[in-house]
Amino acid sequence: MGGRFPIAIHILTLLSKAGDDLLSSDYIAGSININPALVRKEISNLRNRGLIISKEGKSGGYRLGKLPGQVTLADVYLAVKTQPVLGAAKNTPNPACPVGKQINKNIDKLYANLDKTLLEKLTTISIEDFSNQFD
Amino acid sequence: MGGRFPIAIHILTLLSKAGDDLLSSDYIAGSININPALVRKEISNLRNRGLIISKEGKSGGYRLGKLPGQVTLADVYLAVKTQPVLGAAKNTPNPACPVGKQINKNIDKLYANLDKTLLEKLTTISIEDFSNQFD
DNA sequence: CTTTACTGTAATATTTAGTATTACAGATGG
DNA sequence: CCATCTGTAATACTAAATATTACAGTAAAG
Repeated sequence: MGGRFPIAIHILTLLSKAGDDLLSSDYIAGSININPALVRKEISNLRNRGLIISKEGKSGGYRLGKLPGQVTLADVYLAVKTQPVLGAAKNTPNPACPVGKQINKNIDKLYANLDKTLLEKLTTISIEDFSNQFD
Repeated sequence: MGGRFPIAIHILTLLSKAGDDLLSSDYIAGSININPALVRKEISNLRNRGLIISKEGKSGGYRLGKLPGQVTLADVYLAVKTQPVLGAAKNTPNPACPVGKQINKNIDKLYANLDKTLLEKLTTISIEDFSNQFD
């Protein structure tokens, strides 16, 4: 899954604490300690989901697109997810084998099931909840 | 997470269906369509967990180490897990920032929480359950 | 007791995905 | 019109996953 989920959480936590103030990608990158362009790229993705609002030009920057209590970790998960949580095999199972022939379908079913469980949990936690853990 | 979880499930499903018969790494690799050495490597790991028993020498091979109903997907998950399901960031957050300073601890707490949720679910599904889905 | 068919494991190469960097056009406020 | 910011693409770099090869060790079978 890479590190995009924790990065996204970090970004949103900073914005949550900043309230209506706009934060720059440079500032955010300084807290996370990664490249500003990467911050902007991830924010571009989160913005497409309505989680962040951006303002261009001088004195531009970023703020949350919703109230911190209205942004759930499920939103974040869905925004950054590219692969199934338990991993995608890159093999092509043997279709001549009864197990090989059906395993992908059954793995998919399992993964949908697990995703549902995970999302139910993630929906109960907001960015506000998460950022309240900080001093 | 890579593809180790689905590969492990595939292996265990084949063994579950084979009952007391021993399957060779070549046969298993043929169903999954990956290299036999990789199969042996993953099985080596699963064997350390008691999920598989192996027999060396001519007419050697593999069979389940427990009844199919006694091997849960939680066992498999714990056997193959190397990274947190929602990903580990590889940055070092800025300790001079209040958020950066505490985020790793809070992410860890969150992950422990999510892992618990996931494991509870995975514990309810056995390899027998999974392999019964096949014709 | 030698041949054959397996496992166990390490060393190495290859591929792929993730991350980092650079660059620059576009927007906006001063 | 200059300074400071975002948006985005192109490219390079790094690290992790996977594949391949090789071979020693083990056990069955003749």
